[in-house]
Amino acid sequence: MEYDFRNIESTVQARWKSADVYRVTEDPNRPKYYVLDMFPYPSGAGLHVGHPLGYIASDIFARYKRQQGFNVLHPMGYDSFGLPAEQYAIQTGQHPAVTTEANIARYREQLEKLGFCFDWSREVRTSDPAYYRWTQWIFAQLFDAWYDLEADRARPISELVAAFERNGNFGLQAACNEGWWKELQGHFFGSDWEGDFTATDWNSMSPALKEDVLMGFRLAYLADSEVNWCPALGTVLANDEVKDGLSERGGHPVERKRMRQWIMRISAYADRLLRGLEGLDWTDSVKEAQRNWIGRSEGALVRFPMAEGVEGDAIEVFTTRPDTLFGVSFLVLAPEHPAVDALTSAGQTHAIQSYRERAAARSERERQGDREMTGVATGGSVLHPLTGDRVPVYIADYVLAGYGTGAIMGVPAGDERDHRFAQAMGLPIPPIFIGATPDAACTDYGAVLTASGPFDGLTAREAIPRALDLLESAGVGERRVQFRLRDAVFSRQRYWGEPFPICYVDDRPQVISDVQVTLPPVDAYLPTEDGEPPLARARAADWNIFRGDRMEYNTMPGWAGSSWYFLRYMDPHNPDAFCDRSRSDYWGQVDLYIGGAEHTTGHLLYARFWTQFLYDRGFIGFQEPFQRMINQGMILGRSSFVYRIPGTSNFVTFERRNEQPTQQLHVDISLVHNDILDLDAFRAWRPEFADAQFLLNDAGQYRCGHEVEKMSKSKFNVQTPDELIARYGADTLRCYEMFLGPLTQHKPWDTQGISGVHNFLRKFARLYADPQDAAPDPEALRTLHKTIRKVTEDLDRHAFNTIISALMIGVNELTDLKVQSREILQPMALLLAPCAPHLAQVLWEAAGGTGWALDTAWPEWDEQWLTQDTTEYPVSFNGKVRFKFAAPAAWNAQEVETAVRTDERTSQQLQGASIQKVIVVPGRIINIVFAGSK
RNA sequence: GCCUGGAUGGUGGAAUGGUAGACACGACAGACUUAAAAUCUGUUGGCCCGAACGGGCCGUGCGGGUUCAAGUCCCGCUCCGGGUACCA
Repeated sequence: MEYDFRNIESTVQARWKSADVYRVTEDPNRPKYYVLDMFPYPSGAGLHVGHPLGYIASDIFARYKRQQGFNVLHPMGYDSFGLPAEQYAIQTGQHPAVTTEANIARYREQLEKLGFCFDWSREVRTSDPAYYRWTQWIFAQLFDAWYDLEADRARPISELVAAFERNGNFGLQAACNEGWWKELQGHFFGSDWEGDFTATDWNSMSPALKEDVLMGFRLAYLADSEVNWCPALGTVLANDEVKDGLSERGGHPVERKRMRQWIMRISAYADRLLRGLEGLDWTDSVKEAQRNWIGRSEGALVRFPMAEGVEGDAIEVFTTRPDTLFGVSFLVLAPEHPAVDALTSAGQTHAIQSYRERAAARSERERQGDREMTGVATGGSVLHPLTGDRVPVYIADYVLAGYGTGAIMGVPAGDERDHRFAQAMGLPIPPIFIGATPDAACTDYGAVLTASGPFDGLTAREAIPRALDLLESAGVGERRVQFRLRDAVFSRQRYWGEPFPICYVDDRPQVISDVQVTLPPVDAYLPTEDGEPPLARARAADWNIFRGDRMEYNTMPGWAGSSWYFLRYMDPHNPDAFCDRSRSDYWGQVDLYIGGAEHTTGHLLYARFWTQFLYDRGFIGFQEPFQRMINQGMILGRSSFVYRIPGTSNFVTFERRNEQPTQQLHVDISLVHNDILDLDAFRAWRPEFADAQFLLNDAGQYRCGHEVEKMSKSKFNVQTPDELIARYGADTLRCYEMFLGPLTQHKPWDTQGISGVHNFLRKFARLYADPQDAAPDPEALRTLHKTIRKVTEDLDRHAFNTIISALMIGVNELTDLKVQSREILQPMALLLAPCAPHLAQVLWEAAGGTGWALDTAWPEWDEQWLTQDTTEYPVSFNGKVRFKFAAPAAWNAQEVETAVRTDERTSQQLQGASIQKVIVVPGRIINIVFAGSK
């Protein structure tokens, strides 16, 4: 049977399509399995060979599970809101929806050619109004919810209102904004107000004030906050969209700015997001990255009262080392700390003022790498809560306003940074550890304390719980768990994103729930002259709905739509709900999630947050979206180089490039085969090379140099799947991408090996030249069952690369045995089906199989052909150790003898030892079990 | 700094503590060809003995250890990749 892959693949694909074989429906009688890929952003460049890597692996696994009898959900869609389409729109005026549509069409075409078993009837697009309607709905649910810390779950805001009406806020534990009560204080209550209100207070509030109070509790809330503002992009960015003070996309500078924004109270879920990680089958590194991002630390809140003569409340600091309290020699506040003004003495006003200005002007980037300690004394002091000593207060930018209380206690003997600060400022370093040098901080928890009052003679570990007790009984502090995770800014000043279902009346937001708010047409996609988002350009008449004084002009960030898409696949066309509960109960969690590791913090954290919220509100029945996750590695490009003699059109072959000065130039990899340059194609490539001359190697060829780099257009090393499919077929590409190496590993793309995989498929096909109804011989059966076992085991442990090797060995052995028996050929075709589905279908039929290979049960191996003998054997020693044993029936041998050479010492031990059991396969001792050993 | 993952032939990579280098690429040799391509066969970690059949020694980044047996387990390093940070 010839391997005419073009014909095979187009025919088989057409048959699958007309039979609609990939459509899946909920079937309570069959076990489900959910295999999900991280859906792509459809960029204008189309797919390169790196994109399908994860899709191929998930497709192979989905097909395997299907053959095992599972009802497999394996969908695909597009994360189709995003910046590139909008940037393109700004440049060309082309509506992003049009560009996006064209890009999706191209992606779809490329994906279909690869023969994936996606159920395209379930495709979702985040930019489709029928989809983002439900993104808006989830936002509205978050707006309409608060977090009950006692019950540890989200509840509807109406229940909070009911509680206020009954008891005011007495005894209520709810997640709310930092300093929220302070704001209310100025708003409504007297300045001596303690933070509680009664039912009577609540009931006497105006509706507007009630709204303002509730805003502080909502899970999606409006607040002024310091945001990362990127002037070049005209938008705010989340913390994880900023790298080194530059925007992740585009690399533009980012500055701090205070703006009124929609914010998600993800911090309320910090502890649950942390605990939920324990049960997940993710790699330790991804879990650890999430843990670091959430950043839980246990410690104490300690209050330092103002020294006499200074107005204001005590300064609160957060510390993880309350045991070092007696080593405090100063306090440091973030430059933005609200108490700075009160503490600043007349003489320091100017210095403080200029330091604050400098700190505000310095971008994050400038602070980076700058390890030098700077700071200014406020001139004011606070009192040590235990000793009553005066403690001077400084400001410094190594203390961050956004973490803890924005203030720290300085313990130079016990903290690296405090030590450096004390040295830079010439502050005392009270020794509080026995035997510690004053030249460095001692951060060892096992160090013994001294000069620390009641903690003398204790190690840090022992003293911390006592310190906490002491603080609490003295009423100057309490235990506190602090998280690094901040609430997530949810507004973007962009056009191409989900519009909020929100309008404003008297500057207060109102949810629009009776009609869907869709994106209105605008005449330009830029922000307006006065810095309003592009949506402010929409004329009132253009909105499908215009309510209140104005609409919300911001749109949602990219992660909104991707935080719940895996749920929509379960019920993609439901007009009445984001996903019917019966559907999500059937499909449940994603069993296997495959995607890049670059989303470890952002996407995964947000998706887990929304899933837990939807669970709290009873809309779904599970708390974690992705049970098992595999992160595929990046495929790097292999760039080719030519070597030009500078200033000439002469090019030197790789071997002789060092004979004279040469200049290395990227050359398009399509002009190079196995490192040999196609000279005519090179001359035709660019006009400037038309009359190129070449200095060749001894073989008369021009050899190019190469290097492994990220794939990029400018390096001419992008390999699209299309040309490889045209040349070798989709099955070859699928197998080759798996064969390249472990899925999770970064690896260079190198087409040199692809012919080996292609030959393997041809050899596979040739086996099916003349299938017979003959009884197979034992050797063939051994090969078959060995292959079944290896392929099955590799699939079960997601070792996609060695599957192909196992099949190659199987095919080579069967070819040598000239196997024609259908009894062997049929199951072999089924083993090939997940990896090379088109060819497998044709071979399955050639061997007399009926129906779809992809729906035929996965073969099982029979141990009788593989058994290893593990009974006891006589042992004799005559220079070598010889073992005789009876061969298993399947080997067609009566008795097998094997000899083992050993070193002197081992031989002696073997001679004298009493051997209980020897495990042997032909020619090989697997295990010798001595009597009495374990 | 911290957290992670890794280091095996010319190359990509195999190897539940049990013949290290499977499988593949590349290279070399041979067969078939007028020739090339394609295909097929053989050799291919290093060193050494042997005319040959064959045989020996050394080898998984480095140094120790556990074990009859270590690429694999333990301790201590070196180098490379990824993530992350004045987080109190």
